[in-house]
Amino acid sequence: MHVEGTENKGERVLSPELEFLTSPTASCEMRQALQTRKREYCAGTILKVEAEENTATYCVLSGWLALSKSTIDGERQIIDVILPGEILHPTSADGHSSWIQIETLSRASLAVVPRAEWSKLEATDPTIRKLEATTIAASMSRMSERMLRLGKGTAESRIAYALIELCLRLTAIRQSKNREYHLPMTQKDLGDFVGLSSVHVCRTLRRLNRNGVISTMDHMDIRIHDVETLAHIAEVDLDRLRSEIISVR
Amino acid sequence: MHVEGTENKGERVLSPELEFLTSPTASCEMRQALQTRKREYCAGTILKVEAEENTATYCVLSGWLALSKSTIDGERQIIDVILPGEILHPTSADGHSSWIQIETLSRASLAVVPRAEWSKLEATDPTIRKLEATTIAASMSRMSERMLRLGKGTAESRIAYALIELCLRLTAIRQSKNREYHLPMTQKDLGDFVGLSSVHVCRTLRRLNRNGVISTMDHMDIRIHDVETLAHIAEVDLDRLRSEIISVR
DNA sequence: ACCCCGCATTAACATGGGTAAATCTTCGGG
DNA sequence: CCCGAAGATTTACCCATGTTAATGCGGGGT
Repeated sequence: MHVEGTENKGERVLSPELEFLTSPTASCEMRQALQTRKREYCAGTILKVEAEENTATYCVLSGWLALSKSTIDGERQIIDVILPGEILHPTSADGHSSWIQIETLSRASLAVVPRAEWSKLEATDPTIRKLEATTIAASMSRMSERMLRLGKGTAESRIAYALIELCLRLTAIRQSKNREYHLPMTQKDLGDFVGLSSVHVCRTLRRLNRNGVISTMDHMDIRIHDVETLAHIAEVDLDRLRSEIISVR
Repeated sequence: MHVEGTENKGERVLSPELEFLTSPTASCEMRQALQTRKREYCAGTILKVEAEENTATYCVLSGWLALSKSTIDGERQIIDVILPGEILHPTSADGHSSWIQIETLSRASLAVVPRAEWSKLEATDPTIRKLEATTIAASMSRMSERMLRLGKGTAESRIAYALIELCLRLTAIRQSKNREYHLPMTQKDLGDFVGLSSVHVCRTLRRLNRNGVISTMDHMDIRIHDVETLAHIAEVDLDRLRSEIISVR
């Protein structure tokens, strides 16, 4: 993977990291903590395996993460994709292990904050709690939309939905303009995300291409030409989806 | 729907409501609030439609809830099932609408607590926050396990997983003994939960029956005879699943 | 310039699960 | 006791998607 999610065609105005750090929700302590705990990872790094010991909180400063689960025979399902500015608590109900595998889809910089420190931050800055709650709500909302299509949708609607969801989220953090963005995933990854084989992802993308709804250029540069149609295929109401999925800052 | 989830074959020792109220996590204020806000609903009531205005928090005192999303053409996907003792925040990222439809699967008694009051409770009783966090972690964990099977599993493994998940959760709140419980759902409901048609649910259940893994008696009374095999079909490690999915109290 | 290698693309074929429709069972009501 | 409704079961048939495998293609290393 040769591309960096944050270098999306050079049309970004503000570094997402900067944006996150300077957002009104971030207190002074917060900024400092994020700075101190900041780490860089290259694309394809597995940060945490399912059920591995974990109590830390992850803040994505730049780059994309994939959360996944796998079956015994090695089939992977991507449960969610995490974008810059989002917060991740991978600790499961038992309080000390991770409920998902975490991996980087692109080069990424994260702040990994140990539990004790995170609690302290929460205590000093009440807005962090709100940010967390919103992040969780957004994530659940996204997951359920995907589950709906996983259970009841056609291949086309699953892919259309995924493309739209990512477009909305990227636009909100200014990493996409004009409904155009780079997807730091292979077709196999996209298939693992929407529950299709890579072959069928290819078929479906090509069909959308031929119909002029989207176009894909070298290794997953997406451009949505006809949002209306795409939204119709995905069976979504754009405005409603946006309000359910995007954290208000 | 003529059955009441909480009247599971008369083998319950403690009413779940009582259990919840008397759990060590519940403060005096909490108990009082739950008592005041308590409401009864009969089976099949739709409490909240998708995208409907909502800011309240729901505490399930007894009975089962289903959270669902639907496509435009009326196909329903059950996103999660909520059991007694669990807490539900249906408010989406925009802060004022619900991200799912909420309906009762059995007769149920709930405490519906308005946002302001809930915040106050959170402030007085720090353990509530912990309980909430655990509930959320458990719910995400469950959802991802289901997504994995929705995306990559066979019909058998989806159903086996659902049966095991519910068995573990019910056992934890003492609403099941000896791996035997009543499922207050039709086969159609179960299909909407695991992403299968009711016909195929039937086929699959009958196969599990014939193989002696489980037996189903009148209208969805489940009994798991051979957990090992069922767990194998579901591709789960029982102990790990339990620790990820069950809130520690 | 050449070779690899990982990924996308395409085609041919196989199948799990959906759909439709008929039949059976249970249960509540008159 | 009979009837009607709702759900479970079964059968026959069909199709969306998976699988396998061959082919193309672009980029990086030597």
